Parts: sequence; C-alpha cells; structure tokens
Amino acid sequence: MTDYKNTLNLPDTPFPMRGDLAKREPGWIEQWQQKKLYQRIRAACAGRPKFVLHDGPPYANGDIHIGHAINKILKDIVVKSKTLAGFDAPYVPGWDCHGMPIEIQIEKKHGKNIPVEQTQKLARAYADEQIERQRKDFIRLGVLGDWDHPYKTMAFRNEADEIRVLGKLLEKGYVYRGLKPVNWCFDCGSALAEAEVEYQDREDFAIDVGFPLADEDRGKLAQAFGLPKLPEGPAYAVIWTTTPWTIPSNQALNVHPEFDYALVATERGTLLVAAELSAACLARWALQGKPLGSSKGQALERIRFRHPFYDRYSSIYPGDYVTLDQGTGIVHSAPAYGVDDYTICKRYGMKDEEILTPVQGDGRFGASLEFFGGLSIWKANPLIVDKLKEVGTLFHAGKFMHSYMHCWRHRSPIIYRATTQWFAGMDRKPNGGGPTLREAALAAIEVTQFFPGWGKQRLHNMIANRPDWTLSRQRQWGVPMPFFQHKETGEPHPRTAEILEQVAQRVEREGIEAWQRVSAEELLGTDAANYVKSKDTLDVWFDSGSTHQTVMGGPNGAKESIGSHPTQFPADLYLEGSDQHRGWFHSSLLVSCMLHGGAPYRSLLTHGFVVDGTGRKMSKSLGNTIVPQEVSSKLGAEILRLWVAATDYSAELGISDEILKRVVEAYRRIRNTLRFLLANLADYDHTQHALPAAQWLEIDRYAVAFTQALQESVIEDYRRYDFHIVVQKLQQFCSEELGAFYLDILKDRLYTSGENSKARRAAQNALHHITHSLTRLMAPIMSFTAEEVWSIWRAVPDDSVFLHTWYVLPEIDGAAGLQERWTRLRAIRASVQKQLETLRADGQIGSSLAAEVTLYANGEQLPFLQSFGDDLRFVLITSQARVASGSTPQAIPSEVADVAVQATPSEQPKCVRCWHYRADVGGDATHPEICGRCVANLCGDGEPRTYA
RNA sequence: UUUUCCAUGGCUCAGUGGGUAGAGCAAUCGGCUUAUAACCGAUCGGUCGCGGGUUCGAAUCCCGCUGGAAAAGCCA
Repeated sequence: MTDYKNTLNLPDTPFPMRGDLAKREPGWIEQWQQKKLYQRIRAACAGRPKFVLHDGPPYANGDIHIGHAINKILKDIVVKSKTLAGFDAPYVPGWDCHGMPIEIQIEKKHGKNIPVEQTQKLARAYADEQIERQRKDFIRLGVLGDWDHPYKTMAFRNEADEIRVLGKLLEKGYVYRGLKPVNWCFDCGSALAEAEVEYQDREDFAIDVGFPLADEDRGKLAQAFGLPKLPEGPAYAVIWTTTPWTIPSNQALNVHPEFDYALVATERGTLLVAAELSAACLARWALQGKPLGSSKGQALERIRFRHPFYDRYSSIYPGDYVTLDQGTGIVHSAPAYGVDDYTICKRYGMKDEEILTPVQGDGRFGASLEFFGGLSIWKANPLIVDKLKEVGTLFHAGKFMHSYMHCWRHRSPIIYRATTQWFAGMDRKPNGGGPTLREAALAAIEVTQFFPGWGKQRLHNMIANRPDWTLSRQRQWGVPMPFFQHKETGEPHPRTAEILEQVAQRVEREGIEAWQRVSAEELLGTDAANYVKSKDTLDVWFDSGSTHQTVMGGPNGAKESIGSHPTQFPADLYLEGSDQHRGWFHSSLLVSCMLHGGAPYRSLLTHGFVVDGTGRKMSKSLGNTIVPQEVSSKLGAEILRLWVAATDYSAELGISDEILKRVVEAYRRIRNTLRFLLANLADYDHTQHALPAAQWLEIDRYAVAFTQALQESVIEDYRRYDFHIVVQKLQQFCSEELGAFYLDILKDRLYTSGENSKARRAAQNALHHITHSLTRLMAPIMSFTAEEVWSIWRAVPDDSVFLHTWYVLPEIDGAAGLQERWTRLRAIRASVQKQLETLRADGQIGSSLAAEVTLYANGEQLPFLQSFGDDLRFVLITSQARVASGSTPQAIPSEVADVAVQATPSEQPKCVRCWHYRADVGGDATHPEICGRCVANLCGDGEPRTYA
C-alpha cells in the first residue's frame, strides 16, 4: 500500500497549540521594550487624528490588585483599538503621590514625630519605590505606554504648577475662607483624619440642663401647644449632653421636626421634652409631672430660650439627626464643636463670624471667656457642672461610660472643632461674573458623553448636592497652600498672588520641601512680624483633579516637561472605576470648570468593581481574593486580559477559578483556530499566489464576505467600548463560522488538491485575508497572541501588529447575495447533519464521508440546491450528494421547507488518500487505492471546483 | 438610611419601539484519528431574583421586596 499521506498538503506551523503564556509573555514584553515599540508606534501614528485617553493616576502605595489590573487593561484595550482604528493614541501613565496613606506608612516605619521636611523626603522616596513595583506589574499585563516617562503628581514641576492653579482660582474668586468642624487633637495641635481616630471607652459627665424660655416667647410656646397661656413660673427646654464643656459654646437647641414633644408641669417649672422620653426623664429628675399638651418638633421652630449662664438666646432649630435613644429628645447645639450642630446652624442662616469658637488649638478656653477663660476644657467640665447647679438649671448630673474618639498617636481624647479652612465655593459668583461653579459643572456634564449612560445621572446628582469643596488639609505630605495670614485679622497678605508665584518657582526647583525652608522674612520683609505662615496643604484630590492642567497643559496645549507627548484638551476620554464619580471625575471637573469653564474630558467611561463568583466583594477576610500577579504567573496575563474584555464592565466584574477556567477554554479555542489558519498558510506567499476574488470558489468569497461583516460589526463594538461583545463575536466566529463550517469544509480542498492548484490557492488566499483581519481584531485584547501570530509572517524584522490598522479586506462582489444564499444552504446543511447523526448513532456510519445523501427538493429549493452542482457534497462533507425533485418514503422531511433528506451509508470503496467513498476508486490501474479526483490532483490537471 | 446601578440555563453574555427566551463555553452521548492534550456532530439544560400592577399579551413598562456593588472620609 502506497503511503499517500505525504502526497497531502497537511498543516504545518511553528505556532504551538499551547500558548505557554505564563512563561513566554515576559519574552514578548522584553522585545517590545528593547525594540522601543511604544516609541515606534508614536512615530508611525504621527500626523493622524489624535485620541487622548488621560490616565487617572493610581495611588502610589501597595502592590497592584485586580481592580488596578482591570482599569489598566481596559485603558490598554481602548488605546490599542484606537490605534488600530487609525488614531494617534498616546498613553502616558501617571501616579498620584501625595496624601495620607503614604504619610501613615512613613509614620509606621520611622516613628510618629519626625520633622515635616524629613517626612516629605521619606515620603518622596517611598512613593518612588511603590511606583517602581506597580510599574513592573502594569507592564507585565501587556499594557503599552510611555512607561519610561510617566507623570507623577510629586514631580517638582507638577507641584509648582498646582500652586499656580491655586493662585488662578483665588484670583478668579472661587476660593474663600470659612469655618468647618474637623477632628482635632490638642496634643497634635492639628486636625486628624478618620484613619487616625481610635475609639476607646471613657467616662464622662452626663448632665441634663434646662434652658430657660425667653420671656418674649412664652406666648409662642403656648401657642405651639394650643394653650391659651403657660402656667406661671419658669419654663425650660431640657437637654442632655456628655460634654459639659460645649455648654459655653451653645448657640441653639435642636429637636426632631417629626417627633412629638410634651410640655409637662412640674414643681420645678414647665418642662419641654420629647413625649416618648418624658416619663424616663421625670423619673431621672425625681419629679412628678402633669402633661399639658403635645406638639410636633417642627412647630417649635425658632422659639427662643436663654443660655443658662450667659446673656444670650438659644433658639430651636429642628433637625433630622436628633434621636430618642438617650437624653431628652432635645439636643443642645454648639455649632463650633459638632458636625450636625454646625450644619443645622448654618442652614438656619448663622454666619461663620457669629459662630462662637472659645476652644483654642491647645484645648484651653480663650482668656476672654467668662467664668472659664484659660482653663482646659477637661478641667472646666466639673466647674461648668457646678456653675449650672449654681444658676439652678442642672436637672441631673451623673457619670456615663461611652466609646469616645481618641488620637491614635497620643491616645488622648479628641474633639470636633470648627477651624478656618479654605473652600472652593460651589455657588459663588466668580469675579467678573459668569456662572457659578455648580452651574458650570452641571452644564459641562450635559455635554459629556457617558459610557455607560447612567454615569451622567450619578455625577449630576453628586455635583448638584455637594457642599463647598474644602481645599485645605492639615497634613504634611501634600502640596502647600503657601499663604501668609495676618495675625489679627486672618486675612491673606495683599501680595498673595505674587508670593504664590515666587513660591512656585522655588518649588519647581526644590519640590514642596522648599516651603518648609522659606521664611516669612524672605518673602514679606518687614511685614513678616504681622503674618503667620500657613501650614495647610491642598486636598490630594486637588492634585489629581488638576492634572488636566499640570500634565496635559490645559487648553493652551501641551507641555513637554511632564508628559512626553503632545496632547490635546479636553481629553477624549477618562476611564476609571465607578468610585471615581466621587473622586477623579468629580475633582477634575470642578478644577477644570473653575479654570476653563468646562470639563477636561469629552467622554467618561466607568467600570464596576471586582466581585467573586457569587457576587461578593473581594476581601482578605473572606479569602476570596484573586491577585493579578498570580494569574499572570499561572495562566498568563493574556487570560486576565481576555477575562476583562469578556466581562461586561458596566456592572460588577465576577472572577473565580471556574470563570478563569472558562476563559482559558475560550482562549484555547481562538488560539487553535489561529494555529489552523497559520498551519494552512505555511506554503502560501501572498505576493506570488494571490488570485483575484473572481477566481476563487464561491464559498471563499462568502467566507471573506462574512469576515467583512464581522469586522465591521466588531469595529463598531470597539468604537462603543463594548469589548465583551467583541469577545463573544470573535469566539463565535472561530467556533461557528470557521471551525464548524468554513474550515471544516476547506480541509478536503486544502489537503487533497494540488499544492499549487488554483482551488487550493484560492482557499489560502481567503484564509490569508481572514487571518489578517482576525489577528488585528483580536490584537487590542489578546495582544500577546496577536503579536505571536504576527511574528510568524512579518516580513520586516521589527514589525508589530500594533504598527498597523484594521485590515482592508478585498471587495466581494455581490456580498449580500452570497450571505443570503449561503445562510440558506447552511440551514439545509444543519438538517443533513441531524440525519447523519441518526445513522451514526445506529452504527451505520462513522465519519460523515461514509454517507451519501439525496436531497428531495421542491419549489425554488430544487434549482437552488442544483445550483451548487457536484460541489454540494463538499459542503455537506459527504461522499455523494444528489438533488432530486419530488419525494420518497425514505426521505425525512427536514426543518427547511420543501427539503427532505435521505441519508444512507455509502456502498462505494473508500479512497485511502481523500477518504471519500467513490465508485471510481481504482479507476487508474497505477493507483488502485485512490479515487479519480485524487488521481487528477496527483498526476493530472487537478479537479474542477466552482462552489466549494 | 440616602443616591446610582446590577440580578436571564453550571459559566460568560445576547435579547432591538413589550408578542410566552437565544449564542458560545461547560456537561452528557457519539464520531474522527489528515488542527490530535486538537477537531466534528447530536443531546441535555431557564417558572428570565421574589411579589404585585398596567396590557389581549411583559425578561422587556410601573410599584414594592430580597440579595449584591459603588458613593456619602483631612481615604485614594
């Protein structure tokens, strides 16, 4: 028996079936870096229309987690797909470097009381280390970008420009000074962040204090309770508090607008308390009471009481925060020392300058405070209780154990304290008129495009409801607000604008450390004695929120010093996790609106967070975390990329071992399809073997036509950032269109026709185009694999798929007709396969080539099927396919109207070469084992083929 | 608690202006041994989170509930 196997043109390729991704990816990355691929892409794209994705800077602390990976991979897919689509799409990664988490790291490592400049120096070095670690991991994901020239918010130039931005905003009139309650530690002499607050048990006084009703408002109170008049004698609103030291700062009383309040007659006078608590209160005060009436809290609005020992009013301001857990249902309000107190008093129109702030930064009352001046608040506590007793308004005093805020450094109790801060006003009219910041920002949202659409609503709500932006922080590792404030008035120095620029210049040379080194005398001369140098820093959100100016250069165009590439303003896209509606999307919008009156981006894309397979968020305590480094080293970054792309990022992204397993399977399917394509193109040289499409077989034209349709729709999906649809389509394309249909049918022709026959070259010609199209379509997602494919056929040594654009497939005449015609045939083919399956199940055939079919067709199906001639059997992959009119009892009606299928095992001998069962096997005496067409393909002119 | 969003077969996703659900993968069974730790075929599988309502008719519109995610920090 002659071995005909080596007369076949079997597939051959160095492209391995297994990707071995984890091991081989680092090699590709190294090549990209060595050959300066990113720079070469920039050169190749020069002059094209720009697409600028401005990178939202990750925080330079900690190794990257899966959320970082998602974000960077999505950005990479966007940038690469825009590049393939013919844009010049630079990507300059950035890092956010200032801020408390780093400050805390430094404190943990080096102790808690180091000088500011030292902290800054250490923080700077620490941030650089972190950036290095993160950069390595980001690069490992296959993300292409200018990794050698990233932007950092701690770059001197960036720090300096940020001070300049601040100066601009001040000049434009958006920035003002005002009060705000913050967590305050007397030992630190500074505000604390939530992360620096610890809770410990502490015993305090718990006192009930009566606020006497103002004589002028006796009528009003009576009226609120529907009484003609109040009983004779004093009347009190009784409050309960655990902080007697706040009593001197009391300026209001809060009740809940919805609660019922009772007026109770007792031997100590008429008392106002919450109805629900009155019994408990009377018991505590050892009083008998007679209810006089009841009223909603809202009705008590603005009724005036008097401070127990100072000569001033304290009015009732209803507020939702009041509860009935403890106390009397009436809360005393010291706006300088409580957040709720502050907001309610402000809501009732209290001005900052009216708010009493007797407690100084060191915890002592100011000297001018009557009775308690100069005392620390803790020392004053019992004296205040005594004073209340003395004036006769103390109803009860006890001790109370509760969990109280303490400083994590000093373990000492801390308080809320209203301090002077700098704000960006949402509703101020800027100098020179124009819309307020809120108006400008809301208008900017209207003209921004959101992916997905709901982001618009979300950002809108936040901007519409947010309070003024507190710009100042009492922190060390941050960009200074280099102000000098007058010792008496607190007003900034009249030459502030000029001073800011002087400081900016120094910071540009020496970094923010320069502000520590500069003295008031240097900048103010003889004025220095009257001014205090501010220790405030800018909110870190201001750092990243102004990168459109400090990095991108704003509307006046690019600067080369930080970003290494020219850019444009506004950016085409900001792409971040959904939390950034409150974060970077938000802060960038505000800064840009103040600076330029509009958003710094044309569109926003947002993605959800990672959750595990059951939809729960990842946490170390749940033990359901998956880290990108591990996926990269076990399965390959390509798998992570494919997972990101395949998942609908508009909601949460689920990941688990099973999900990754499915992704690996999908990957293998696509990879093997590519392998088959490459293997069958091994001997094809497009420059020599290409044929005009008119000379191909019909199925080849159809294949290129459906590839064209796929390509168009995928390009559109990329344009809409619907990457999971892209993956879905690519996978289905490989499985259905190619694997189960075109390639399956093509095997016979590729393997058995003459190597250089027109029939075979036509097939390869089509495959060549399909492979080009497919490789580029997958490249933004499966970058490593696409590059691997590219390396096999690239002519130029340093070529890369990323130096090209979407493939231009040849025009196929009558593509629409072909699609329609073959879709129809494929439906019939499917029903044939069902028939073959029953034969197979019956043991009558194995391979479909062991069968012959007759299709009984009526109506227009008859000429339709006949139109494929003898090639129909190749489409059906049977050894014989006849078309007949009418019907026969043996034929089974198919799912297609007017077509019945009769399938039988072939009785012909099997050709050992092509495996078809044909009557003409042995027709040539010199080749007794093979069929006629094999003889023709081997020795003659080759078989004629027209359709498939 | 408030705001925004999500919930379709084991997994990932489709489902167009409402007309009683589709695909790929997996699973099961079978075939091939010329893509071979690959490939082909067939089969199985969903009361579209739950409960109401609108409608002749709802996965699709409305309300409520449950579960989940993000935000409401001198956290990024």
